[in-house]
Amino acid sequence: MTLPAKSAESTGRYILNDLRDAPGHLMRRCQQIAVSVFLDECRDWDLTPLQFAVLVALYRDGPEDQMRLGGALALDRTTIGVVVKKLEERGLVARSVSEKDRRSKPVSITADGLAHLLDVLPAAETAQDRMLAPLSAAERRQFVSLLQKMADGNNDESRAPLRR
Amino acid sequence: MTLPAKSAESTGRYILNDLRDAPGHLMRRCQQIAVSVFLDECRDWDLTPLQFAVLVALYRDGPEDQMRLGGALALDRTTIGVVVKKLEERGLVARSVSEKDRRSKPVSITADGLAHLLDVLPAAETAQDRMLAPLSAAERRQFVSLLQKMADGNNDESRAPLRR
DNA sequence: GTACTATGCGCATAATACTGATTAAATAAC
DNA sequence: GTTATTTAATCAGTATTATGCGCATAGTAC
Repeated sequence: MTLPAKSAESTGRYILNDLRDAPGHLMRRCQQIAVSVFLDECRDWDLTPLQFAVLVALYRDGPEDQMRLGGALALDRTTIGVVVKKLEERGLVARSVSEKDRRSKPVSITADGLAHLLDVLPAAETAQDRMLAPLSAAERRQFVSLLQKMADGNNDESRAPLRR
Repeated sequence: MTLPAKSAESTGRYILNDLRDAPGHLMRRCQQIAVSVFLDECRDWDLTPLQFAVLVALYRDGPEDQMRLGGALALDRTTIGVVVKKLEERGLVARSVSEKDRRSKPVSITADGLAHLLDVLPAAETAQDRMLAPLSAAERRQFVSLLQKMADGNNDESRAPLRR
């Protein structure tokens, strides 16, 4: 048995060992790649990952006001507002004013939005597979499981926690 | 032994099963959390993750032009330019014009920048630990290893690949 | 030497993310 | 019933990451 190489795990120091192996830095690169792959795979439909996520959420759970929509996707109020505005300008979603609460503006997916969503779904699915391509099937399961554990365990650390 | 629950891994469909378990979505949340934890831990020094990364890179590898600096951190030319500009305005780095190649503006860390970096290092290290807190020691090793494998395996998918 | 190509950097714009402030409306406290 | 608090949404400002365009300089081909 050989001695383990000097590493962040053995030294307990991620940054001075090599910044490029620090979790925060690796997470940024992986997120960069995930967005890049998604945009490339879905370029024919001109949808960003978040615009796509909003359409999926509305399709699955029906009309919701912006706060609930943002909570379901872990987006803060400003971001969900901008994303919905963009989708509204393209006619993929519609906003109305609630009768019960006139502060609230429930968002719903339009017929155009639904058609667009069903059209882009296969490409979005392909994008998920493409970003995991370097990992084996077993590693993909581990990776997704660890991502979930980190995201859920740190949910309250985020300024925009998930609220189901 | 019980049957596995219906999941993205068993169906091969991440999005229709539950968008919130899709790799791309989880990656965005984890990145959100990583940035949030870093900013919180290092708030007394007013440094973003990338500003910090640039200081570390200059400290470790000495003065470099912007293109090489960006390549070492997987940042595109515009991003590295903006980050360096911010640091320059605060006097933490300095830019000069190269004698050999007058297109190039080598960046170096200043005395102030070095002092700032050494001061913030412990907090930045703590941030790395905090974002991994939900994971056990073994899981952290797995997680970092899988992040590295994904980032390296997809390096060419990124518009700003790592160039060492 | 001129022309072509590559490189380093900058500007403009856009999407995503967070903060703080504001407006307006609903709800709770008294 | 008036006041206080909370909530939904917007706006202004800043930061990260990306694209596209353009300029100036450097290197190469002929």
